[in-house]
Parts: sequence; C-alpha cells; structure tokens
Amino acid sequence: MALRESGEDYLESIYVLSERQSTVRSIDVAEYLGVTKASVSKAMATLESNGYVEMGKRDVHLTERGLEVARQMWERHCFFVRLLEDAGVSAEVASQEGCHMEHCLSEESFEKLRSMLAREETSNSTTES
Amino acid sequence: MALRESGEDYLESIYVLSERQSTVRSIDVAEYLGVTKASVSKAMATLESNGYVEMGKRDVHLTERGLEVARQMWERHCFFVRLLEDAGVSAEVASQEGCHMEHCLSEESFEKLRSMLAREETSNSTTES
DNA sequence: ATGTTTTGTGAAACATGGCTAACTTTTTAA
DNA sequence: TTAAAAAGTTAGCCATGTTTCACAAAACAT
Repeated sequence: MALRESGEDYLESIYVLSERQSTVRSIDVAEYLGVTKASVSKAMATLESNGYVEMGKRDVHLTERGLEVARQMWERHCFFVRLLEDAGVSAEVASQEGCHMEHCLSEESFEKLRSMLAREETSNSTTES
Repeated sequence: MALRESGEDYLESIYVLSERQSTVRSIDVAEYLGVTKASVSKAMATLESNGYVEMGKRDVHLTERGLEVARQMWERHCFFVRLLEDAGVSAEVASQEGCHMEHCLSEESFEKLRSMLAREETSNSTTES
C-alpha cells in the first residue's frame, strides 16, 4: 500500500520529535500535528502493518523504511520553508505551506529543482557580492 | 464552504476548456480530468451551490467568483510547470506535479515566490549572456 | 497501595471525493 | 419520426482520514 500525504506527515513528525526527545509517544505526535490521539492510534496501526514504524509498549519508532521516508520529507520541508522565507514569507506561514509542498514532487523532480535553485543562488550571490 | 483542491481543479479545467471551445459540457471536464461524468455532476452541483459555476441546460460556465479562482490556478499551474521544466523535468511530469503544487500556497506567498524567482532569472540571464 | 491523571484504543459517525450501475434526458442519424 | 447513442443525474458503495465518546491500561503522586 502506497504512503499517502498524511502518512508521510506522521513519519516526518516522529522523526522530528525523536531528534528532540529520547522516546516518542502517540500523544506527542498528536500534539505536534494537531490531531486527536485516536487519529494517531489509527494511523500508527496502518503504518506499522506496512512496516514504516514499530510500536513499543510506550513509544513509537521508525523502521529503516520509515526513517528513509521521514528524512526525505524533512529535507524537503526544510528546503521549501527556506525557499519561501527567502522570498519574504513569514516563518510561520512558510512552515505551514512548506508542509504541503513537500508532498508534491517525485524524488527525481525534487532533486532537479533543488539543483537548479542552488545554481541560481550561487550565481546570484556571486554577482551581488 | 471553502474550496478544496479538487474544486479548484474543476474550476481550472472549465477555464482551460473554455479557451479552446465555445461551450464546456460536463463530459468535457470529465475527459479532461480523467474522472467519470458522475463525479463531475456531483462536483458541479456543489460548485454551483457555492456560486462558482452556473449550469445551463447543456453547458457549465464560471461565475465571476469562479473565474477568479480558475485564472489564479491556471497562472500558478503555468508557473510551476515552467519552473520544473526549467529544472529539467519532462513536460509530462512537470504538468502532473505542477497540478499539485498549485494548490499549496496562499496568494501572498505565491506572489512573493514568483517575484523572487523572476529576479533571480533576470540576474542570471544578465550574468549568463 | 490506591486513587487520579495521562495515555492509548475501539466503535461509531461524518466529510470528501472517488466509483459503478441504473435511469432519464437530449441529441443525432437513418 | 423514431430508434440509438451520448450526456447527465441519482443512488448506493467504497476508501481515506478525521472526529467524539467510552473505556482500558499505564504512570504518577500522596
């Protein structure tokens, strides 16, 4: 079963939270994403049955497979947030909207876009400095 | 009731089709979007009750309100497709993925992003020519 | 140790947005 | 003009992803 946008968001939030704290519980994910704990419970069951997370008695953690997706999403998130902030969008709005943009592109397209914009940035900073 | 992504897609497709042909029917929208005519019928009823379209006996057309959204979506679509193509993404993939990106940003953020990238393009073409 | 609070789960409901199938209405062609 | 084809609608179903509410289990504090 393919991962949907919401599944990617859950994985990403587990990843982000696990960098802040030693263990991640359902309730942490719920608070982070602003959904109910019932929603998390349901989502975790699906993600676990598809091998993206493992649920301990009092924590959830990413499998290799889940970690790969989560890292990728977080990388994209940061990329789009930075892009929007560079454009003059507030941090808060950039974060919200970046959350959606991160799910739109294939890996290949994302890399191409990132490369192009990195080149532009380099050439601009050269001319502007 | 706020417009969702699918609603925006329906409006956009009516807009695009109306530039190609004198009248737009449900079936045209269905073929364009690759959904069934039943789905279009349902969607049109909702869009009409929210004042985005008006349905004649044998055509659908955008209201002022609908046209505004449709134009905006189409503009964004073209922007993102061009951006992706510039990055080296194939026309087909760029069109598919641009379809999703166009729904992610607020008007304000989109304008900021567009302005920034336009500036970069200008400064690059200056340095590169 | 036990009572309270926190966390997690399960069931039922709702909204969205698709689908198919059956039907009606309109258009077209013989 | 009438039969067939095309277009549109309606009803019912499905999947996703939420919610609330009730309950179970775990953690914590006194």
